Amino acid sequence: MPELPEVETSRRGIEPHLLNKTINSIEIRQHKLRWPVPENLASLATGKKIRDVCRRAKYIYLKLDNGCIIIHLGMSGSLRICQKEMPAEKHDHIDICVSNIILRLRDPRKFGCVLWTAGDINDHKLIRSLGPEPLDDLFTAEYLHSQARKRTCSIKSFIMNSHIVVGVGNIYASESLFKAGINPKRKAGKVSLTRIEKLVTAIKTTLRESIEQGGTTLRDFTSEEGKPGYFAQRLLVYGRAGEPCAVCGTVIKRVTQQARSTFYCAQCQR
DNA sequence: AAATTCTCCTGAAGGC
DNA sequence: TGCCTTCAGGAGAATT
Repeated sequence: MPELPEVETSRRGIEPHLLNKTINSIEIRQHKLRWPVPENLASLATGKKIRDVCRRAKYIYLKLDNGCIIIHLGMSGSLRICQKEMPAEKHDHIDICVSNIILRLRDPRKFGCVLWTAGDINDHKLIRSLGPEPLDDLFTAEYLHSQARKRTCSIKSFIMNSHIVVGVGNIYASESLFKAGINPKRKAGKVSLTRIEKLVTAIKTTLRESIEQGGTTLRDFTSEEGKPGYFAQRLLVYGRAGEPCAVCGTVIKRVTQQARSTFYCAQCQR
């Protein structure tokens, strides 16, 4: 399940293969993703040079002279760099062919998307209302604390809200709250500035560490070369219900919040 | 406005 | 062995 570190790992992996290359063709085998893949995507992008390979939140976009191809990996999406003769397998929905290689999107669950925007990426409907990047200097404890004021939702769903801050998915939310010693069920507005400071630091360090490890592979994530990420072995609470807490030995709990699993240590997290 | 629920989809895992 | 059920989950849309 790609979260920000996995998306960034993918972006870094594909970038050197694509930068300043011309798109020769695009093959769409499956239009039915989260939103329909634009019918005219190939005609818009063919012959255009890829000027940049960027990420905003969990979106990757290829910047061309006349617009951007926006890609989201959803739950089960992955990007691979393939040789031209490599046949497409099941769930390989889209090929973007560039010089002698193919950027291939595979997405068994079809929660991802491939879209086009002719305008400024930051004006796009899906991008414009997003909160700050977690690794950006704009994401500070003061910012998060001011946003949390009067909020009654849980601190976990608060940090997973992409209008507040992007890129904190289910895994890293649990991990960051553990590191910060905050109970996931606590109301967002009831967390002190001091503890919000710990949380912001925890979010940044957790995401940075995971990017260094090439992301977390739980089920189907692999890099553009098909390699798994190694952060999973560093997870402290996620997926560890029933196991002892690494810090205090108390059995780690699993609860459901907003129909998502949350893992935490009731002793360490208050 | 804020918070919660619904929805898309398929593979994996567990039960019998 | 194999069929059936349940679950996971990003995030926008719909609903309360």
